[in-house]
Amino acid sequence: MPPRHKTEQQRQEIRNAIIDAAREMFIARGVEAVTMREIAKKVGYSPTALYLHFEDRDAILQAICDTDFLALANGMQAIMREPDLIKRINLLAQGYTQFALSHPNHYRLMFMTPRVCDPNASIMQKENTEQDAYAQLKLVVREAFAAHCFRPELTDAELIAQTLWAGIHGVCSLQIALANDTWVNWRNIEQRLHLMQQSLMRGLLRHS
Amino acid sequence: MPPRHKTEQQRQEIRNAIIDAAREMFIARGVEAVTMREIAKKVGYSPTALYLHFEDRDAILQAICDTDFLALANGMQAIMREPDLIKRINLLAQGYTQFALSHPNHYRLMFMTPRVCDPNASIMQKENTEQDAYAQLKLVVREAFAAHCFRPELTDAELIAQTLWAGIHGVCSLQIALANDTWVNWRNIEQRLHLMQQSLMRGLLRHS
DNA sequence: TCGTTAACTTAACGTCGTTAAACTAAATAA
DNA sequence: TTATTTAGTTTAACGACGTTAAGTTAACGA
Repeated sequence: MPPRHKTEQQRQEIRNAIIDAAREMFIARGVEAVTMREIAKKVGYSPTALYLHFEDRDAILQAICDTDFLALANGMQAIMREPDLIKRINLLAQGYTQFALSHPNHYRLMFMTPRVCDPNASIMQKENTEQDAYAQLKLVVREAFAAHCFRPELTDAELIAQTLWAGIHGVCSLQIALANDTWVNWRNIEQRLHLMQQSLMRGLLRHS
Repeated sequence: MPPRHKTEQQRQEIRNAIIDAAREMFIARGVEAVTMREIAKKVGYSPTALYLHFEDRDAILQAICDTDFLALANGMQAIMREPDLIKRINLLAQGYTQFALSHPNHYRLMFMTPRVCDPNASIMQKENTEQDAYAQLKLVVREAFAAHCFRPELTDAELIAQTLWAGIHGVCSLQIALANDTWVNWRNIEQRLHLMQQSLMRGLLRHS
């Protein structure tokens, strides 16, 4: 195997190949299945070669996470064109749930696992609406707040956004973590999501 | 070291010693810190001796879980004496949150991690109100349902219970997973919990 | 042409969960 | 009492893991 000096682009391609290989294993078999040795085998390198492109295993997982935050935000962006504010919030909730349930392993890594959270490690841009689904939610909620949609005693739009997020996240994360649990006689996820949306909105909105 | 035949009670004591040692490490340093070798060192046995009392590492974690489900249910039981139904629901939510935030590692293992879920592996008794916090929530909600506290179009008490749980769980689990995340400008956990309770109840209850 | 350096591999360390085999002392059977 | 079974435990080992150190090879700059 002849080593060649690589251009920055070629290095980026290798990085992407590593991420893609890791993601594939990750989607199919979860975090623990993502091992340096198996990634290496998949991309045709020795395990140690991965360390030339990523600091350690966590950095690879972080990279997977990053691209999936983008994917989530991307999915939300189409919804943001909906003109009706309330409808838009509801659509966001449904889109978010759809992402969560169709990418449970990603969702776990993104929102159900305590972060190492070295903010500098991430390429993501906070408050950039195109890259941040939470920023999009905040945006709608602030608009609705400005339009006096919410009950008058509610004075903090960001608190409202966080509560909406927590409600939907609660439904999604319980589904991911405990859906197969015989302990609870779970109702349909659709019913649970719907009642959560309906109740929260009724509790938060000004008009019934 | 002289091996002696042990009574069933002595065996149980060893089991408990193992669980206690494991729990101690678990509370301080999380799941990954619970290694067979370190547990063994703590209880004064060789690592392999643990397999005489537990099938594998997961069984030890499961045992930790079980006793903590009991602890949670136990904490709820005092609250169940509150006569006012609505107040009781709110107190349950607060008690639950208090447990979650003061035992984050336990909470993660119990409610934020997909289960292996061999129902026979657990000693817990489903529907036994004294051992099952969810059964307690169901009980109050059913009572409130029978007393026509909820909006008339809501016809499924268990669905209501699951929605309430999901809402509170959403607040707790986001706090545990992402509180240190600089990404979100988090409001106080008290504010978030309060708005969640208030909104959900307003959205679910018949009168205002 | 000759070092330097980038790219990569092999070998190894120390960790982990877990299994197989050996050992030891008590309980039981003769 | 003595021989044998058996419960309790340990030592040794396997195969995996993430990661580091040291080596190898080929292209590049001088």
